[in-house]
Amino acid sequence: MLRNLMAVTKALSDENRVRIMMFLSEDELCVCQIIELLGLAPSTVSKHLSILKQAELIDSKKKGRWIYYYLPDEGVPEIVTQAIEWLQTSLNKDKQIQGDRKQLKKVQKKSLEELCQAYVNGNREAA
Amino acid sequence: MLRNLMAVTKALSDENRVRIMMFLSEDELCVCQIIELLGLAPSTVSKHLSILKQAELIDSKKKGRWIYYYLPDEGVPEIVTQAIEWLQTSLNKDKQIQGDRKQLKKVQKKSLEELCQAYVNGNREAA
DNA sequence: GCATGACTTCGTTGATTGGCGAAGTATCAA
DNA sequence: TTGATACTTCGCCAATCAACGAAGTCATGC
Repeated sequence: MLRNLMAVTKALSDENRVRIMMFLSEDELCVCQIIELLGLAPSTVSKHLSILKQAELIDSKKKGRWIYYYLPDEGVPEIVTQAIEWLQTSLNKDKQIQGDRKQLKKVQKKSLEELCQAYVNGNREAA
Repeated sequence: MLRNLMAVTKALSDENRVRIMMFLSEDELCVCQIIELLGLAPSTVSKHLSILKQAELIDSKKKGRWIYYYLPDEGVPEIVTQAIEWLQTSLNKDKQIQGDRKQLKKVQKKSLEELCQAYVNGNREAA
């Protein structure tokens, strides 16, 4: 139990991972959307997601060529559900999180094909 | 708010600091007692305590030559009280924490003078 | 099959962090 | 006042960690 709790607190001790949790509180998202939202390298985001998943704070499912991450719905230890509720109630009115939500809405308007190729092309064009 | 929350999650991302929180859930303690309980150097314990206090997870008061640390009783942000409740309900039945509580009872039977000189002499004799 | 694209894994690097001892501060006792 | 004690601060070291790019895996579409 202490092991599980430490996995949760360590997972939540990084700001980008907390932001991911709040993004997923709004809706399930595929990795390329999260990459766009955080503005980090794909490998970095993937690492963050694996740490959150290890702590059972998020779950994932494969749909075609995309992998969707989402908050666990049930069958998850109480430690985890309480931690998620704590996050949500604590950060609901936070300025940065509200800004993140606005950006999320913009990102969700783009199609996935447009979005995912965008970050690749974007990097190339920027170089 | 995100700042406060990150301070809390970072503070709780270390196992020794979580153990301190659970010790203080039992009773207020002075630093030398916590040093004895964790088996760490005084400077290390002091650092842990300052990190927890920075996050408002604990408070302190001076009594004579000893400084007592304790869980905050009131006037503390909801983020903090919820985090403490989460810790306590999650770890109440944890094996390691239960062992810690047994050790705490032993330590509490010693007088402070005996205890605090003990760790200094202990270190010297061990060398 | 064979690209292409989405994501993960691996290896490296710079920054953060937990640990310690030594030195500093403050309180108590003689 | 002087020494001892409780705790903190400082400086250092080893270990951990976030970030990245490159290479690997896996599914889709031509």
